[in-house]
Amino acid sequence: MELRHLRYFVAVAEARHFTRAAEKIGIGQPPLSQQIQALERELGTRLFVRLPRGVNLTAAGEALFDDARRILRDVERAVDRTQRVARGELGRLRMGMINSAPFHPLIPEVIREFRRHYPNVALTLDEGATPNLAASIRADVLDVAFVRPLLRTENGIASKTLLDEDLVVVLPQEHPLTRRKAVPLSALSSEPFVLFPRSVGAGLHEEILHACSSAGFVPHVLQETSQVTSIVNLVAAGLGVSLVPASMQQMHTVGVAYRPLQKPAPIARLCLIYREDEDGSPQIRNLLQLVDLRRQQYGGR
Amino acid sequence: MELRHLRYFVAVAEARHFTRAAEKIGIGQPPLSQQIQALERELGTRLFVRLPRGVNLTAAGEALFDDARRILRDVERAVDRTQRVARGELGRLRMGMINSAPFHPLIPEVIREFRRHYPNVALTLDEGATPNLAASIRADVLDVAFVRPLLRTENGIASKTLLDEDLVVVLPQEHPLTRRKAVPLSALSSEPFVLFPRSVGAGLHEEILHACSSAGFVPHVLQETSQVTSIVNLVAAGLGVSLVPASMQQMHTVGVAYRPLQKPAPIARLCLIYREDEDGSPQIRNLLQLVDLRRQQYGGR
DNA sequence: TAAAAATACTCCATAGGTATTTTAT
DNA sequence: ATAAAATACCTATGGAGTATTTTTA
Repeated sequence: MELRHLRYFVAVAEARHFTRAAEKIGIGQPPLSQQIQALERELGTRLFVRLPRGVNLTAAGEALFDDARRILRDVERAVDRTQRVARGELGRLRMGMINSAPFHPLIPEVIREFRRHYPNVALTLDEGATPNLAASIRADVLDVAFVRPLLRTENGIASKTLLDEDLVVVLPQEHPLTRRKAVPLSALSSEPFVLFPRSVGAGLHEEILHACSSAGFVPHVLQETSQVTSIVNLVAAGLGVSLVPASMQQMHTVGVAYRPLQKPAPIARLCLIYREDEDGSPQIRNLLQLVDLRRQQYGGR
Repeated sequence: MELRHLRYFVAVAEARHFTRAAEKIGIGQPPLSQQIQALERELGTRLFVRLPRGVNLTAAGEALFDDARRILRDVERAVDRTQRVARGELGRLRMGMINSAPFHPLIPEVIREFRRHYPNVALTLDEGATPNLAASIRADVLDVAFVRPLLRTENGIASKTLLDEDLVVVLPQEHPLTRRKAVPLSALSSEPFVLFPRSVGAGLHEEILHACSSAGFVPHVLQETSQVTSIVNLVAAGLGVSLVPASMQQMHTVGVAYRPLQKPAPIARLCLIYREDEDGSPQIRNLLQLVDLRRQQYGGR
């Protein structure tokens, strides 16, 4: 049996007339008769009582009528749903981000826009460190994540660079360097540092170590913590200094001062990662499109 | 779109492999690829991500997968339901009968048999006078009815004679005629009669009047009532005598005696009526078949 | 390099068209 | 007698087969 049979059957059942049903469908009466006969043969029962003026439904036809209409409606609904999902209007997007991401105005703005454009997409948000987020994506627990650059190009994960921002120095409020407009990196050579643990292994950590090494010193790490917000809080408590992305200045913590580094400052790069084989995922495509529209205003590259 | 597309799609989605799916379906891999491509073209979206070893579902494909399987299952269910209805295993049978019908053992027996053979047919029972039952059938309120013969062949109603039974005399217990083995009809010529009102107009009434007239008298109707059970009760109350089908002797009412008439006795005929255009109704066919099997033992004709 | 899907083509089954007959009132 | 469905026959679309090429990990 094919949907054609059900479509023709419903047309005849509605018109109670082969000729008129055939006109409505847009075929001739003989092929319609043949298709109905084929359906009746397959079902092993008459569906219509042929009368001299039109037809009536048999009990079997009456039974099939309801089911056939429901099935045809379901097919239409399935097509529509599939197309909605394809356009990204329906579905889900499991998003992850690093601790510092929401401080850059691009991120909350993009999320707001996405919710506005695709209200029927179930959006979930999770925070984590870059390597954990990458693992979650590989394990199909997350669909996308805003992260710092991955150390090595991970297999099966696509990465798109969103923007670069300067790192700034975070100092305790009463630190003498706060008097400077811009701090040379070398001025921090003997300061105690609050940094990520090496184990977290994010690209940002590498960038900081590399910048210090270029400035001629190895930072003396006194305290480790894996969340940027904690770094700022530990600096506020006077446990050392650190380097954080400029957008962290949005975090107005008592006892902390931010100062730009002298140019050229090391940069923090923000990326969007997702499973490579989901390149065609409409949600990810739509998200990337919104990001592209917005990030120009924030000096993205 | 045709069911073929959904069947093929589900096969590929389950096998995650075109070649293996094609084998399972029993066609070659190239036509399967073509059909899936046609489906993707119609939906305007890819359903599978082609990988070097097999395929994966896209989000759209995932969405369609569930719907497609449900639709195919629904089609199977619809076919099955239709065939069950055609075989008379499913559906309903709205049955009517005259007041006296359940006293003939054939009727309850047939109903029991029908329920046993077709437990999934919703059977409803209604009592009424023959002309009312005929009207209900014409109005499609009832499907079949056990009735006395219709006076004129009503248009659009088919009638099948089930059986003839003798009429017997119903007398008050203390009536002198109860001493007779068999009562000649003429002995009732001066007795007050309890009969159906003329307005009910059933064939049985005509039969009684005709028999009396052959015996040389017009019955003196003292009391009228349209239900046979009421006739018996009125006779028990001493309001007169009457003629009822022999099977009414099943009704053992205190104060009443039944006596056969001398041969040849007038007969009461029982018929089954149904809408002519529902000749093919499986329920009616099945019911007629059961009746035919049973009625031989009761001298049916 | 190898497995698998896509493409190119060929064939034929059958959906659909045209003309006519049969059917039932 | 008439409306309508069935039948007969023809046409051509497209589903499926065979052979081959392309793709990508």
